[in-house]
Amino acid sequence: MVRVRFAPSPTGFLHIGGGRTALFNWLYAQSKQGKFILRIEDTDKLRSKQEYVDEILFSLKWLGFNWDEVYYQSQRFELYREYADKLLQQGKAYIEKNPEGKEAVIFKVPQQKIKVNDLIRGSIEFDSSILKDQVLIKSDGTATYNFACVVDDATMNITHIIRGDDHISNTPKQILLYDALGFKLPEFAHLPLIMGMEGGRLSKRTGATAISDYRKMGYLAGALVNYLLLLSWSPGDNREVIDAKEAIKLFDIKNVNKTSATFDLKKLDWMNNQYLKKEDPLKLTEEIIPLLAEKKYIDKDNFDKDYLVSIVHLFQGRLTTINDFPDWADFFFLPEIKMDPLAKEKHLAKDLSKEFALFTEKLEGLEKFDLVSIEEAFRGMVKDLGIEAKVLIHPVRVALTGKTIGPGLFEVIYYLGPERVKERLGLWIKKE
RNA sequence: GUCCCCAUCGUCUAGCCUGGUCUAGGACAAGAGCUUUUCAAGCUCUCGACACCGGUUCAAAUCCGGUUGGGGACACCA
Repeated sequence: MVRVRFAPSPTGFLHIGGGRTALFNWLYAQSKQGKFILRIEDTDKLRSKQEYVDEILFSLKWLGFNWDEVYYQSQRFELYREYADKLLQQGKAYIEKNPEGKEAVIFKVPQQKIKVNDLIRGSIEFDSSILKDQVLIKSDGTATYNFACVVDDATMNITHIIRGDDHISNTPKQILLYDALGFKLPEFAHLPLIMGMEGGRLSKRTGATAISDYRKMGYLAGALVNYLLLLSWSPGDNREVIDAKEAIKLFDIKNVNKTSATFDLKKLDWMNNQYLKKEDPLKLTEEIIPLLAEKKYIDKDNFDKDYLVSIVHLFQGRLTTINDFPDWADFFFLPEIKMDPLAKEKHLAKDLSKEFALFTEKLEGLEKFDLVSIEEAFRGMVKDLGIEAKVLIHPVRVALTGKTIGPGLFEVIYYLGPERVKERLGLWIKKE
């Protein structure tokens, strides 16, 4: 039975890199019908915070990575102490007193060559002579990272350790501890790191680093996961858009790249748009409702949901993030539209009173106010006027929406409804 | 400084293991154009890479060595 774990330390928000590590662990567990275990590494009492634990759990769920078991290292101190005592008794560790007289347990590093067979990188060799003796239990009584990690991974029966590249140099230290404690060695797989656009690790200077930041920016969890998946893995057949469910079937840890990847927001944007296009309008609407409520564009306890779903559907294919929606679709919610001055200058500088009045008249004369009738009325009118459709389409769009871009004009007219259309066109009709 | 990892278009990658099918394929970005309804949507096209040197071989992006470059790790942090 495959058992993998994701072991974040709650000293900050869940990072993009952490999210990616969680993804590959989760994927591996799913593909092998194994267990995905979550372990909160909160041995650093000073830096660990409950709010970070909460945020990490929330983000993990948001990404869709559900865990089978969860452990907290802070509740396992006695276990680490027990194993440290064992090493002490066997003479594999010794006690050292610090200046204040407090005792720490130190591991005596044996001299030997250490060979790791990494599932992604192949064989890696180390010589333990480069290693200093390792602290196991700090003088405050808590376990160090490498020690707690080994004791936990072994006692939790973790079979595969999938983690970031930055842990490669911890691996020989840990292997020595596995040997000393008589534990069976797990398999190791080290994922390449994600880099920022300017080289070096992804950092706040390069852009947002927390998973929750991307949620707040309006990215869909599925799109983020898909994007992260493409960083160092490929489903083959020139495929790019692939959801987690399907990736489970195709995933093989051996096909994970060795090269570090640069995080490219532009491609994430594109990916998000791909997901937005195919997302169920109702589900999308549920995500958008809070954004509109926040801007007071709707009263979240009293609004026409079916109508909103239609509006969302109108826009979803052109959005980059869901956060774009309130700004792009504001004219459907505001009693008075926000006019883009450049749009006004370009399309409404000329007096179109006659044309707007005529179109208003045509619309009022319609038997049925539906898409087909609206378009027919408009097309018929421009034909009678002997002008090109686009000469009038753009000014009407600007008058109705305040923008030069948006969904098709006839859809806009249809969903705006006859009253609002008449009112907004009326503003541009000069009285004699 | 020491140790370790990595190296295909600007970016993500396919190909590399099992050398010839690669004048290196796809995607994002960028640029150009089309779409007699806009574009941040769609379609078409263009630009653009095997880091370098040497070796092995009839043949190297693919195998080997080195150089250079990038990254990571060297805490009583995790």
